[in-house]
Amino acid sequence: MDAKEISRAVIGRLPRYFRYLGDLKDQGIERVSSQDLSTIMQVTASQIRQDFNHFGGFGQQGYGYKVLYLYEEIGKILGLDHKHHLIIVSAGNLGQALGKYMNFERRGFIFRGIFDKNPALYGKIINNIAVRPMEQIGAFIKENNIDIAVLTVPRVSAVAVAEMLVFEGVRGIWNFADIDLKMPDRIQVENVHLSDSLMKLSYNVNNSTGIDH
Amino acid sequence: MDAKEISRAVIGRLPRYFRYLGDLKDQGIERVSSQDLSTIMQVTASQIRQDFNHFGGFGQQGYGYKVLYLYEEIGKILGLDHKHHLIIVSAGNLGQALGKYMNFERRGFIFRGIFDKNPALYGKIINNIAVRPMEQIGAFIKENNIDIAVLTVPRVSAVAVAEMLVFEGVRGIWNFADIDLKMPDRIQVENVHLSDSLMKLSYNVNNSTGIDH
DNA sequence: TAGATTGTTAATCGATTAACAATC
DNA sequence: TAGATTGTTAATCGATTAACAATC
Repeated sequence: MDAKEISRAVIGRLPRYFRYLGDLKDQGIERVSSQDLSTIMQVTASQIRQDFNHFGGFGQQGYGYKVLYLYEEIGKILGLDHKHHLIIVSAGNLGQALGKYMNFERRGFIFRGIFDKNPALYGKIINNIAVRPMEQIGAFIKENNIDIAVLTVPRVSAVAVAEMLVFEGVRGIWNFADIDLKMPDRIQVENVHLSDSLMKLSYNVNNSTGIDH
Repeated sequence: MDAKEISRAVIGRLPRYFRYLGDLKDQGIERVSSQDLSTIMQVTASQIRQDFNHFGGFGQQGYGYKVLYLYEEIGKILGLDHKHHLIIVSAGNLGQALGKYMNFERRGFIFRGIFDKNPALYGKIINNIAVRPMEQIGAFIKENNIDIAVLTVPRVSAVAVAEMLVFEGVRGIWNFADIDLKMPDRIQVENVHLSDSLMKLSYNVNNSTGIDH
């Protein structure tokens, strides 16, 4: 509940903690100190302790943190213990690839449907799910309690499609369209912006000396 | 040259400026003030002026900024006026989708090759480029002056493949594998981490009240 | 010239790091 | 108990915002 005021910076680091703790868990390591984590994750031990303490004490003084417990608690904070029903909107190259590749089930997301307006794609099977016509999307969202939509439509239709999805009841949008969606506050939007990411790489490659330091 | 010490936060905002300026340009708008941009981009005018001034004065007092000029200058800062030769490493779902979908040419990236270790994929055409066997990659990088690799291999092979790519002469890695690559400083790595992004969305959907405010 | 808007300095805010007392 | 390491407060650092003089 009070998790509401946690800063964006802290939230942004949680998935990375979760990933490293998952690795430690898989290696059978039971216990970890902020100092150990600091070394493997290349962040300060201080930051690690501060971050965890936003959510209450997960550790024991003189001992450290229990890996499995910490892993599970961070998973809960991230909401991975809840099931999210998800659809992919537009079955183009990227939509299809995400459907096949993402392994949504692993993290509590249930891939329920994929939609496109191109009739040539209707019925095509993507990861056991047949592509459905766009017209069916409203009814589908309501009948199947869909809360998250993966938006892979082209930039020009992104705003209209996003608004339609929200109107039909979706609560979160994972947006791959290269545009900023302005949605009501109650709707969560997570932008991927692949082009922006590639431009940052371009900047860094162009401005690096090519020399290690 | 002195662009070297520009903070990560500023660089991270440049692609977004570039995108909005491109839109203004396409609308035929010639002139924009930091105040105008502030309104459409939802950031402070002060931040906009500070950001641009890291690179020297692009504006004119009393007038504002010339859209086309500013757009081109930011493009240059991002290195988009240089050509980058790029390969995609592993032609799985995501690799193929990126090859078809990304429109690399638009931003100065030249898609030169795509590689996989699966013989069933050899010769398959992705956006006019045939999939090549992984064994040819070293020679190909040198012969074709490849500087950027898009890494879409599975997590388990990511580190080994990345090291091989760097050994063969690649300078930048656009990394989609769900792992942190530790590369020499001279190598630029831009991580996408799709899972992390989806987990953040999960957090936000779970912690939102569902009420606008 | 007067008005507008930048470039830039100074003030504020927030996030990170350091330090250490609490305690397992 | 002594040693280790957290939880938490205080200090520092950096980034954002405000303010205004410079100037087109």
